[in-house]
Amino acid sequence: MDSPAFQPIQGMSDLAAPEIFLWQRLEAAAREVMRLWAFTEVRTPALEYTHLFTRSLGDTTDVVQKEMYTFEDRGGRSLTLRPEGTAGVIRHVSGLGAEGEGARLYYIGPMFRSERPQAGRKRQFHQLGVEAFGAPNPAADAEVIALQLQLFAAWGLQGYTLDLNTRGVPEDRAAVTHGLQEAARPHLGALCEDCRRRFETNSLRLLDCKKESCQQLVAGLPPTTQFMGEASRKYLDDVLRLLGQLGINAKVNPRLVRGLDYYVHTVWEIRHGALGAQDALAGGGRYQVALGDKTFQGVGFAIGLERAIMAVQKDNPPLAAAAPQTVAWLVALGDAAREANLQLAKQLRCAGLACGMELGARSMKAQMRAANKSGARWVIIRGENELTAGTAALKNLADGAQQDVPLAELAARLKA
RNA sequence: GUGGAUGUAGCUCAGUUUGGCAGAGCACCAGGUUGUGGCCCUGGCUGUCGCGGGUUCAAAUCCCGUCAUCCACCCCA
Repeated sequence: MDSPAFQPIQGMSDLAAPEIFLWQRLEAAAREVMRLWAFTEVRTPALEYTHLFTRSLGDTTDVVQKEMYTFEDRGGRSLTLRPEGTAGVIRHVSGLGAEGEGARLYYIGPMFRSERPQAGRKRQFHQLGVEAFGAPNPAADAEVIALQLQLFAAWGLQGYTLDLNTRGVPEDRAAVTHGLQEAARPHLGALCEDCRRRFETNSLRLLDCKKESCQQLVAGLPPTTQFMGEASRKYLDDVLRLLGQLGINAKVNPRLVRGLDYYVHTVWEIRHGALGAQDALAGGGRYQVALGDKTFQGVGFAIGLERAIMAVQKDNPPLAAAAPQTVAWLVALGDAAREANLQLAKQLRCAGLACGMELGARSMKAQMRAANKSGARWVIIRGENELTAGTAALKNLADGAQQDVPLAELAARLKA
């Protein structure tokens, strides 16, 4: 293989044909859904000042502590390749002033996390995300969740599950932590090593330990909503009620935990069976982020596109297999015909017909083979005879039928 | 960051146990047909055996290191 210097960086890879066709199709379908739901695209820089992420994500989170690509620029300022999209969008909205209130934005682009790669996990990966700004309002949460499910419908996804939970309001947090710790304390000895550490550092994390022994203990703990105020419980109930009116049957998973500090109220996660151990296809939630002297509130989600691609390949194979095709392939015999075909191909392309042709002087057999491989429906053959007559031999590759067609009629015949 | 598996032609992989000429299928190219694809037949091209070092008369094969990929942990999308 190549020497190391010419390999991509670990966990980063090229996206090319044929998978790129599926990427393009998913993105095109998503943009159309976004238009219908009245969200507009924003493209923020991949590189931001480090403190944007430490401040918004919370500097005790794993993402900030262990996974960021951080380095200094020539002026000694600390920069970070964005590990997620929300912080940059909030920074963007913060610059809009009053115009940014109620902004409805989406983004598609690469994110960077320095984790050990595995199935469904790259160091450069891609997310499609949505952010709807505004004060907490269950209708906004329900609308954004409905939008997300609409995207999955547009992609033909079926094999996913939606889990919903609430983080409550920031004022609930101390009570939740305290309540969980008191409830778990009698079982400390039976918990796994990781969970005994989590008990101190991040007790919410006890809830989603993968070990079965821990899960059984956790199942006996009271739901976190029990430690929250009445307003937080009502907010969750309202979101569920509105989702029901939209025909969405969400189930509350009291053990669902989201990793980032900025979440308040509704959080949710979508998992898919085709994804291996990293089965989270998407995550979302309502957030509250203080930037400067202003607090930004909104609700949004992010979909992992590499994982969405895997899921579509499983749930919707026809969409995953489809490739763009040329309409016609031009075959030339002799230099004069080849030059004439270059002009003809330009005319047909300007008329909206996708054409391919061989630019070198290859045998007719080789050109026909290339035509066949291209998947074109038609072959346009021209040699001395056709040049003199002002015609082209038009052959249908499916049934082999062939006839001479005047050049003036060619485009119309190809469109038929 | 931790653990396991794997790296041989463009692709999928044999060959490694027991050191002895670098292999197959697919793909690609050409011919079989002086202007006709697919199917078929014939022929042909393709290699830093991931990289670096060591052992040996001799290394794809054994040893050490390193890089990468895959899978899992952790964590997340």
